Amino acid sequence: MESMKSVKPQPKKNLWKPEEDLVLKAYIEAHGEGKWTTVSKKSGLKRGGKSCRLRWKNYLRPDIKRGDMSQEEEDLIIRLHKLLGNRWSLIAGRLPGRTDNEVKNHWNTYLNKRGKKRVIGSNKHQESNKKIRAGNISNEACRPNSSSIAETGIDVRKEEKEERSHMKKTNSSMDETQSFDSGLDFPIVPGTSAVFGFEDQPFMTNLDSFFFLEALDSGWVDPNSHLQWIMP
DNA sequence: AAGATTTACAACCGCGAGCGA
DNA sequence: GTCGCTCGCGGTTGTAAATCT
Repeated sequence: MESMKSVKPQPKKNLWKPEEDLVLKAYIEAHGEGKWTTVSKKSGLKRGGKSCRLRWKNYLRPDIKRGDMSQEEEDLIIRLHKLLGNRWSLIAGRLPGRTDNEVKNHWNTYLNKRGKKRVIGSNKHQESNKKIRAGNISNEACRPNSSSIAETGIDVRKEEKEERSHMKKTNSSMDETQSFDSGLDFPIVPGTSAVFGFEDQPFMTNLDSFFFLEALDSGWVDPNSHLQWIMP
């Protein structure tokens, strides 16, 4: 037991180095995507296929759009999350250049907290934090947790910890989705011509997500107007 | 100045689906 | 039918950096 105290634990995360990125990128550009176990073996990288795939998909792909989420993108994420729940790959599929991991992180970092605070439509926190990280400003407004506790009396971080432990116990992500009020300030209801109805729960718990996305693609649903159904 | 706290994000893990042998 | 392999997804955790005390 005492030896555990004296030995500094090795970092569990193995961050990708720029050289590794170059190797992976070069290999995939030469041989194409897929066969990730082969990539990890033949590229010479001491990484598993899974790790290579993740790195390429979330970071190295040329069509990745990095940087701040636009207001439109945030709104779309909020709406799609309300409809689809935590199906990040489906949500990311509607956001060109964004990955499921990025959408998921963004939700957990900004939108989920905002939802809890019932403040929708403000991007100030995100912008301020980016500036702070860039070393541009110093502002207490960029510390949402401190301010949120002061304003609302709710410790969001504490809530999140409790929520995490609850999630582990129940092992049900969709439960969270159903109980979580995203804080939308508009009702997501079908238009008058719609043939669907639903209770106060994620839309897609009762419908196939792909059907919805097909509808989105075909223009039956307008994602920019409170998700009204526009039946042909 | 130093340690504690907070934040965003990259990366890992476990599970399940798909597919060919 | 089932076994093994690969891949993709969602949840979770670790790390770096900024800020606070």
